[in-house]
Amino acid sequence: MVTIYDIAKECNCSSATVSKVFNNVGNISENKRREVLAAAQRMGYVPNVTARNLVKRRSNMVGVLLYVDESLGLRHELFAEILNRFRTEMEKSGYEILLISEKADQWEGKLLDHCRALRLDGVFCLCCDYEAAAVQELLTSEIPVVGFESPYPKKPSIESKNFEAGRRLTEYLIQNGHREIVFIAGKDVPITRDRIAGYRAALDENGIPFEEGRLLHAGYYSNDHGRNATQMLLNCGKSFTAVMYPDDFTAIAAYRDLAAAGLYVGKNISVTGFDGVSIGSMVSPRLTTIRQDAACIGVRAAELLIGLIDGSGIKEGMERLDFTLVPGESVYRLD
Amino acid sequence: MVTIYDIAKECNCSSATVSKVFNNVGNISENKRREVLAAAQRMGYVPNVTARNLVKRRSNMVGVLLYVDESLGLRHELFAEILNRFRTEMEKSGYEILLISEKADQWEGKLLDHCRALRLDGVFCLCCDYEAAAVQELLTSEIPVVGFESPYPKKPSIESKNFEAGRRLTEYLIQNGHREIVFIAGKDVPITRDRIAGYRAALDENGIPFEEGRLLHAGYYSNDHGRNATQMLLNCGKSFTAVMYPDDFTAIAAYRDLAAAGLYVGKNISVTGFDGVSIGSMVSPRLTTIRQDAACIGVRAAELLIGLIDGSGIKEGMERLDFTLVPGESVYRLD
DNA sequence: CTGAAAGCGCTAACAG
DNA sequence: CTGTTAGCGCTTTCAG
Repeated sequence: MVTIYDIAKECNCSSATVSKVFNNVGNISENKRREVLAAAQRMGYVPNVTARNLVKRRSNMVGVLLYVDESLGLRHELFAEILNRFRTEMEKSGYEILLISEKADQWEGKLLDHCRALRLDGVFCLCCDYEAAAVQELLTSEIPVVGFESPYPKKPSIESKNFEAGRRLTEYLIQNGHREIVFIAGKDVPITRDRIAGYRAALDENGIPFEEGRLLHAGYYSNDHGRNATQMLLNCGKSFTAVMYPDDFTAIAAYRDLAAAGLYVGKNISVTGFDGVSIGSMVSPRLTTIRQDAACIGVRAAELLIGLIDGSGIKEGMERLDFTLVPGESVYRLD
Repeated sequence: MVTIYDIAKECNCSSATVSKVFNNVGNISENKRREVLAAAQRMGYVPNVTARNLVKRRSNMVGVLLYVDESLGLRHELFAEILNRFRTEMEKSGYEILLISEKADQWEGKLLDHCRALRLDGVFCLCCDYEAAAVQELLTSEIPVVGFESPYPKKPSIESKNFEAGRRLTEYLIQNGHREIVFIAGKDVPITRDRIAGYRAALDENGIPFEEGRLLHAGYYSNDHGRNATQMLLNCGKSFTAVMYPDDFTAIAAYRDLAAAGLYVGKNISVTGFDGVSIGSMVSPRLTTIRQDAACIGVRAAELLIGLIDGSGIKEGMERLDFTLVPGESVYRLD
């Protein structure tokens, strides 16, 4: 591998001069500049970022924390898309993206040290278990971190306006004549509570009494394709004409199970999802859902992280992003 | 940041001794060993991998080349899953995973230099345009590379047994009484040609004449949700009772469009997909498809790459992996 | 405008 | 068993 010393020798100058040329610093005569650049080109010089990073004491690399899971993490289009936008945004600022697995048990408090050892400039907690000790250690460390749907308020984080989303979706159902609305909520995390609060607010605002029995609890993106969720629904002992599922996949999977019980989505049962994954508009009936703005989330996460790294941005606080209600055919008008 | 020198001072020994302790090399007395470890612990020492990498002349990092695309890349469950398995496998051997975007136009021949500058130990071309000059440059370079569905024979690569898959799927339709089978093939790349060859072989073997008009060409995972593919189908001027779509998403999206034309999947039209994404078994009718073994692909890619890096593995050649025919309800029996 | 020199933090012979 | 020494390749004062 050719180094700046090789080039220096070739150009009868010092390595310092060569270095300056590549970094556009100091005053280098246009002649020397050209000469060095030409030599570098000719000799096939490739800078060694490792060496540069060592002296600069930074890696120009940010980590993205992601579950290793059968049904979650990258496999979910929402996260994949957020990551997509995040990385293109980070790349614009010259950062590399390193994948970090959250293998909760294996880290044993080593997650933070791992990030430190790599001298990561920052970390984006995209999809992780915020309850895990290793993750909390990271969140409370000196490392710049931004989170998605993070419950930790001392670092910048992003999420959709889940309260409003829950309310908007419920309202939409009510506007379509539904009053017996079951909400199958996801895992009990802050965003879920927000959505539930929104659901209740909408009921309240429309004079519909909240029934404990119509609020069910399931997981998100359950491995059983939401079968349990639907099972719970059918056994809930309450009448209902509409069901809000915790996420699109669970909702779509429910089409089948509901039909098996004589409930035909969009005909005699209304169903909604959450997230707005692309498959929702491909299936029949098209799924009515809340589309989270993945692009915006990814970009904003990048902006926040960069701001945090260079100290120019906000230091903490939650930022709630807008969403879109996507009307589909899975909600029928009940008159 | 505390360095090995700080620890050395604390323990009245040299940095070399400390280094040896952390690397488990040389002969260090158990006493010194414990002392160093204790001091490191107490002082909060975290090794600097950058420095280590500089002297070791390697990064312990491999890149994963991925499109930045609306509908492809990470957003596709198959690739996401392959990446998932790949990274867990690579992590077992201590490698970090770096995401590399294939922004074809932007690299302008800089992809290879980018990898070199980062001193990547290897690259996995998971989802990229093998026609792109930048990618070809990488494939023909000195950098260890393994590809997925790569056409380049001089580096190890993996793909499913596409010829057999195409044949098997066609056979399955024939076994179900279909003889007028349209194959909407994906983008014209080697694996597509293999599938087509398999399709033709199955027809041949069953005495069914191949009709040019029943072989259509579309893209994979088209952005229009496969609308064009189905449009082509309806306009192909040939009779048909079964359609093989290029991938699951396109197939699932077709359910709607076919129904709009009076063709009800699993009733009076048979449809198949390709890949075996999870949504295929959630929709109704369940999609009959070829499931690619994503787990195996990811793991094998990791093994091949590691073997290539440390010189212990094969240097080139294609490896074709087994697949599974997943019978669904989207194929009806034609008697 | 250019260069000498001192590191960044760690590893790897080679002596002792 | 431990330490000395010489780098890895690059950046960055500080003189000149």
